[in-house]
Amino acid sequence: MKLSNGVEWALHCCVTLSQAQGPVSAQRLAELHDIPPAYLAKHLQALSRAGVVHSCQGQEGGYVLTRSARAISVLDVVAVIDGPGEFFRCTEIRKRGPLAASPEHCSTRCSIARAMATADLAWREALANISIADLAVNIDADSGGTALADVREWLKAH
Amino acid sequence: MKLSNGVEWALHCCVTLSQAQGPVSAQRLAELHDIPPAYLAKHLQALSRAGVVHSCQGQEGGYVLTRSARAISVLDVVAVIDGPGEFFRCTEIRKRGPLAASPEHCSTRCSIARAMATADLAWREALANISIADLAVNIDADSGGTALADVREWLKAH
DNA sequence: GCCGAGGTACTCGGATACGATTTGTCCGAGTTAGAATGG
DNA sequence: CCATTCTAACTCGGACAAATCGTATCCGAGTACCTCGGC
Repeated sequence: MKLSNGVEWALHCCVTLSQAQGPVSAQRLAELHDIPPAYLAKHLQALSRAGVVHSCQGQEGGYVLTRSARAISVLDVVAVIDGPGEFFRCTEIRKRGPLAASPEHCSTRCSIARAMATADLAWREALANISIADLAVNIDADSGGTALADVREWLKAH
Repeated sequence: MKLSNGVEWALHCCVTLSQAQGPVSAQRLAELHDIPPAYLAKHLQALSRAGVVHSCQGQEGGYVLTRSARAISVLDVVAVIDGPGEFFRCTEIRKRGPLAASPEHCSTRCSIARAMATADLAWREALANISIADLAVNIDADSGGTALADVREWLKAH
């Protein structure tokens, strides 16, 4: 099991958008990160459908965050790109085979599914506690406080 | 992103093996759960390579847990079937593009990778805290205290 | 009756096809900015 | 000089292939049990 590669791209793009003043096109975002423009566009469309970003058409169009970077969690982005479903899909094999559980005992989810769901929840909570704004702050700190300013400058220059 | 279907099978099989006295063949395990025998064998082989179960060849051969069910965590099994790697694979796109980060600022992992790693750890800790023995107890409780005894009886009868 | 050799049936193990999901790409519909034109 | 119209370029959006990974299957290598023969 592995996360889609687009998750990384989408998170970086959201951080970039949080530093932009106006719309930024998929073309620019792809150029800035040196990634396939068409495929990135596909993921941005998904973010648009989910209401994380808003798309502006036209000559000076592009994408804009629909709300503050502090109000967008990493989980929001991951859930859009990777799908909202849980990792584990219970196929209810306890109901199959010669020792199939009787339906009356299947009112609750099987204990294996419960265990996996618990872990799933822990993962989601960890991601929900981190916002795009947090990521931006950390990226800036790692770079010595120049990264975000460089991005803002680059966006204006282009 | 989704977990391999074999994870569910492997966990059920480990619970079953925890109730067995001697070796149980892949054929029997597949029959008991009504799943493809050959494909299940593939996963059991992986568990054998990882040292979770021990394989016994010969006419009365099969698989046996290498240690107590209480000493085998759900994470052990999941890591074998699904691979030990983390969900998120950082491709270091911060080093690409016109605003590539200078190598001196890349001594630490990128903040996005750190955020994802934190969530990954939370997930793994949750799974590490649950043992195969715990699953067995819960399954038995769900069934009203008959499931494990039925499994033991079925294993002896065949 | 006991021991040993041989055969047999069962097991695991890796190498081999198939299908689905993810990845990657393309072109068309729609919209906005700017230029050209007329008043 | 200003309003209007038109063109044109740029944008997003969904529809269309290729590659990779998960799924499923098969047959060969090896081993323990059972049978059979000899002592």
